[in-house]
Amino acid sequence: MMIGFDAPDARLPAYARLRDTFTARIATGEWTPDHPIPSESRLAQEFDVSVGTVRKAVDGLVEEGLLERRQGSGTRVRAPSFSASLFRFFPIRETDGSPVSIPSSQIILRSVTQAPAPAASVLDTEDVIKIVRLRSLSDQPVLFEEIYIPTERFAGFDKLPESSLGPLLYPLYFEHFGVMVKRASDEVSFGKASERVAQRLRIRAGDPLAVIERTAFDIENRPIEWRVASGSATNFRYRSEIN
Amino acid sequence: MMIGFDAPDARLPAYARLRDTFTARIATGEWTPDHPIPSESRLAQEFDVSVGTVRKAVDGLVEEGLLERRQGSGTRVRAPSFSASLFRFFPIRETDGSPVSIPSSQIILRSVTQAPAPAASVLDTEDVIKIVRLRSLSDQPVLFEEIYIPTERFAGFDKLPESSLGPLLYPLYFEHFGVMVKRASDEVSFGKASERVAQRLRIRAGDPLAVIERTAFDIENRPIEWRVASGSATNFRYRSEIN
DNA sequence: TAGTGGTCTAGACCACTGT
DNA sequence: CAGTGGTCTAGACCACTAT
Repeated sequence: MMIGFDAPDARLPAYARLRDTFTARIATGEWTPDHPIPSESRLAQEFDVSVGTVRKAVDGLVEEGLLERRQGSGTRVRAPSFSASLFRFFPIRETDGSPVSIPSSQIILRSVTQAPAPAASVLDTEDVIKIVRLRSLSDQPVLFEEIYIPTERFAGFDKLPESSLGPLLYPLYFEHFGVMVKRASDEVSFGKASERVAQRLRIRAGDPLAVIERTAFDIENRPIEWRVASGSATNFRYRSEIN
Repeated sequence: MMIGFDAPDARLPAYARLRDTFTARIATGEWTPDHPIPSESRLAQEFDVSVGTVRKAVDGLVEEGLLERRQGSGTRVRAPSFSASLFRFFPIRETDGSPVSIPSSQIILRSVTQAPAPAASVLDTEDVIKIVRLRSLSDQPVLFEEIYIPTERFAGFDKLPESSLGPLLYPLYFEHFGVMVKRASDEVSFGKASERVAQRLRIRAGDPLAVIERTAFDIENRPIEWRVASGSATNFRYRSEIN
């Protein structure tokens, strides 16, 4: 009997240690969405456990959305579906309920700076890169965002060439820094537009503002981003599923 | 080999048919939170399958939150934790982020009526009971709610004695009508207070208003409630977890 | 057709709760 | 202590996919 595979995490059950080992392989890029991972029977051999135990470990990761099975074909790392992630992570709809198209994105600023209090407290560091961004729908600005990511995990983000910056940030995090957003926590509130924000959004200072504060977490549940997004409260819709 | 237990739902795998059978036992009240359900080995005997298959069925229901296991003690129907459900289903916080205490609840009206368009479309019937409710925190009104439930499933709700109406509706649904809320979908938007709503909330007509529209679903994913809740947008916080 | 995941079995031993 | 769920095994056969 094998005792600890890679990470001898205490005396957890075999399937749990396996699951952690697999997670590490995904996180380090040893397993990628390009190829199926080894078959369950192969993994059972490699780790000297029964197929059932491998299955239970894989089950957990499928549950978490990190892997996906295809009967007959194999099990793969799930490619983050970033086209869908806009809705997952910014479920704003038109007033009539129809999904909104992906807003275009204009990056106004990227700089290494000191985190404001809420970001520092959430990210547990003051050493951050700040991104300021304006998102628009058919040339109409809809969302003004200030985003903070820890320099430690995203060193050099401020120096990425403009050309590599698409309309979505989470794919960038993944492609350039191997950081995959797994979940996020949003907090919606209402306020009034400051002069500075109002100008960007082309509304008037004092106009009602919808504010979404978000903390995003990676696969290992570490906070990796804090952002505050503001948009005109008029026509604002925020959708949320509760289970 | 047994072919179909209770509900011969096509030719589903055994564990899936078992899971449905178990769900039915919960829904009909045959299994209650009072006593543990039969042990896995007993169920395996009863349905003439292996323990592993029973386990897989139970796993699914535990996953869904309908059952809970206790090692050594047994598996039980999960008593809906209604104290927690306020946060699950109305995750409003104080501005400082601390959880809010359960608001008191004053029912203003209960009556059989015709559903307004959005409720009728969601509930798929115009035959509803309307509940109007004011929720307050230390005598300060915070939320004005109009709630619609189908008469078909909640016949007699309007005639329940006042004394049996607690501060939370979902426990009532469960206790008196056997309807368990399993998930809900919220939509947050922004508006202005009408004269009528403003009076109830003790704010001024035209003041900024946060509006939450919710559709709640039962175990079988049928819509069972549509409500619209309004509160002053000032100090409003809505929290949402995205996975 | 060979190889994959999907289902299922009939056991085993362990960890825990209750009496 | 007997009984429960928790873990794990070493198979079997089926359904599906790719070649």
